[in-house]
Amino acid sequence: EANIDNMRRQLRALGLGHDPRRGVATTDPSYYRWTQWIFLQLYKNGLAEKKEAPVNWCPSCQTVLANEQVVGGLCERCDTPVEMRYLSQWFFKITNYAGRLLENLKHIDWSDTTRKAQENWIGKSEGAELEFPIARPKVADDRHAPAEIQPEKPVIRVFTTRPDTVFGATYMVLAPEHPLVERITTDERREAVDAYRRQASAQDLVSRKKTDKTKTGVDTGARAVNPATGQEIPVWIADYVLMEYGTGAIMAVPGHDERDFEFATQFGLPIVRVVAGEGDDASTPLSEAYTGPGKLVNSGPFDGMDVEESKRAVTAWLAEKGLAEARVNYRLHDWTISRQRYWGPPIPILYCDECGTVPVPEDQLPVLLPQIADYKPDASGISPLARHEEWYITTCPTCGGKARRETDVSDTFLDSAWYFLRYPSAKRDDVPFDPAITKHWLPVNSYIGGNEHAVLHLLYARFITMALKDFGLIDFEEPFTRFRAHGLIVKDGGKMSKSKGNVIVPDDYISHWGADTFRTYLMFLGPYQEGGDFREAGISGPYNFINRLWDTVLSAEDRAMDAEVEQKLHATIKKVTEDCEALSFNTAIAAMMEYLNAVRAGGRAPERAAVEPLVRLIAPFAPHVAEELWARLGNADSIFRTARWPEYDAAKTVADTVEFVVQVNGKVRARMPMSRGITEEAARDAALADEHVQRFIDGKQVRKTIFVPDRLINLVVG
RNA sequence: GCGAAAGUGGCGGAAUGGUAGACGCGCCAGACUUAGGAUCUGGUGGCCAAAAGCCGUGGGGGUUCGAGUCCCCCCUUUCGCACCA
Repeated sequence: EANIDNMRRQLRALGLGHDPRRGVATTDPSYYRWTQWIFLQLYKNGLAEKKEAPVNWCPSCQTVLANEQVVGGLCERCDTPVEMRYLSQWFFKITNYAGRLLENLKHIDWSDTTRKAQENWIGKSEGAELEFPIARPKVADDRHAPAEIQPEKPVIRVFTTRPDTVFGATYMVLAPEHPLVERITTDERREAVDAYRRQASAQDLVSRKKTDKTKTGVDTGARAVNPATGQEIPVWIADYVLMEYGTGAIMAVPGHDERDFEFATQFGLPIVRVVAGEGDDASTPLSEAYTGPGKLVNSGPFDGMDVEESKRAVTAWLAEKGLAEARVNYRLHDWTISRQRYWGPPIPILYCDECGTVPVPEDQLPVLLPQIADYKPDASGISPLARHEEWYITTCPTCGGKARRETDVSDTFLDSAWYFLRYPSAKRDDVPFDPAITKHWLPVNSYIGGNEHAVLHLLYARFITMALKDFGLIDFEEPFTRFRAHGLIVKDGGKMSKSKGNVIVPDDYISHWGADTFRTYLMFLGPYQEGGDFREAGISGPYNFINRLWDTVLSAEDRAMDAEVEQKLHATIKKVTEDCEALSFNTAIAAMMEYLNAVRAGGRAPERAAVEPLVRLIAPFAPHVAEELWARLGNADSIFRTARWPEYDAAKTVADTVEFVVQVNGKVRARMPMSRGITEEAARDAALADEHVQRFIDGKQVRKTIFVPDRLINLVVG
């Protein structure tokens, strides 16, 4: 709360226009009560489920992390290498929405970089799921056994984007964690397999996912049947196959996949060519994997067929035998929301011996976070709340018996995934968001944020919004109609960070230069969407500008405006208006500086009518100075309350006289003032009359004339 | 490897295919001054003593009357994703 107060003080000192009555704090029960309510809506609609799964574990933060919170194998918060653990966690089924999250990206007005980042993250691949029956060792296949004891079908399912190359699948690889490994490993291979699996599980994700290391793996002794060729092929395990993508198993086609080629070469596994590129035939040897276009070879009935065409054909052929299915696979994973930490909304779920998993009834929310002294997490994988029986033992709302509370809390990103719905309704304590208010204010029509949230907050917020729409709770499915990523301000050549000591503390700059200078400088230092370099030296520009503005406005006189100034005023209003709409704040400020210079030119006291609109234009950038000047100009009410944004007259934005450019063969040879609207003929005559221009025409014939009205004439000679 | 963005003076950066370098910082000169890290005025891409002129937007080609801008190839930087089958 002390930090929140400090930030609010800073935002206020900067003069940002927030409504303090509508603030929300996600840590406050009056807010997280509704975060828990959101969880329950997802639970009721089958989008929240608890399951055992490999999850990312940060040994330093001592909690589980969502995939989106692991950056390059490191914890997003503390940069510790993340480990894989098998834990029972609550997941939100964001993957159900993968297709829609991807599809909608085409229609929303978002920064391209952000859109692309989400597109890549969702990672759609089209291909097929194929079945490779296990030939050896024999694994029980009793389809009539009760479901709970029926063993998995004795097949290995793989996902591939290249079903066309199935004839070249000479071996298979399972992820070391694949559940089938236990059952298919032969006795003589068990020791080696177990050793490899132990080694793989001990490895952190950074070293595990290094792509430059040499491939490792071991044979399980099992043999599967290639559904296309009918041949028996060996089944290996190797850590280059990841459990979390596809089915955790691959058919290896060393002839046409670089990784498989490397692996096969290393372990002496057979390599078969099944695609022939330009100039190759079925027997052309492969010195590396061939991944280009071509025709199928060594592929039975499909020989000679084009690669692209055969993807569908081979899938269809195998599908007829019940061994394949066309499939779209996404890289996106379900969102792990369980966190083994103290701070966070307790997940509103109870476990009852009689009734099983029971959601906390909505009228019993919030499930309050208890005050405890030992709130720090530990390596156990269990939340600090799990140490407090007095808190987690409770009564089942269904049967009245004894029940345990879920002791994990939810991810902070869930808090922020719906806050925009809460803002306008913040004063309502009986509903999470009022339908009428929501209809009036949402969706957010302009959202500006950091690109670092592209696959975190921005993705989660879209998912939650889509889900709430499907539950009939809101009537839109995209939360932010327009999104623009602001750039990053770097200082001393690097991103600001506390450890580097290059953090910009607004308080220091506000006390030294004033909030208006600080704000104006931040908007002026570079294109808003690209960020820029924060340089101490650059601040004096906006500082001088605001000082000059002050002096100029206060020295203004009541008299008729000079025609040239008036034209410049209208042009400036137009430019500032348009630039602000396009978030081109740096050029908007430059235009105002230019205008101020024009107003001051000649050393005469400026016209009041020339400076009053400028005060209004600068107000979004320098609100304090603008407000004060507005009052000193004799206006009784706040500039932000009653003063309208200045309007311009398009006809007055242009000058009567234009500086006309004369080119000869595309090179500028003269500049001459001409009246606006001059005809091509008149311009041509004036240009030809110019002595300097004549020198370059040099007696040659003018073959062609290019005329751009009010700008330029180009005489082509030769 | 895939995807995206970007390469322009000493610096930050401007330029609907039509005057490259707006605006600002810095620098130079001058004015006012006891003083100047204040303020004001003027200048400031390179070559050239200067004018005229020529050159100039990462490199190389191309399209065009005309290219920083469009097309092709290449180089560099930054960011995101990455053994994704």
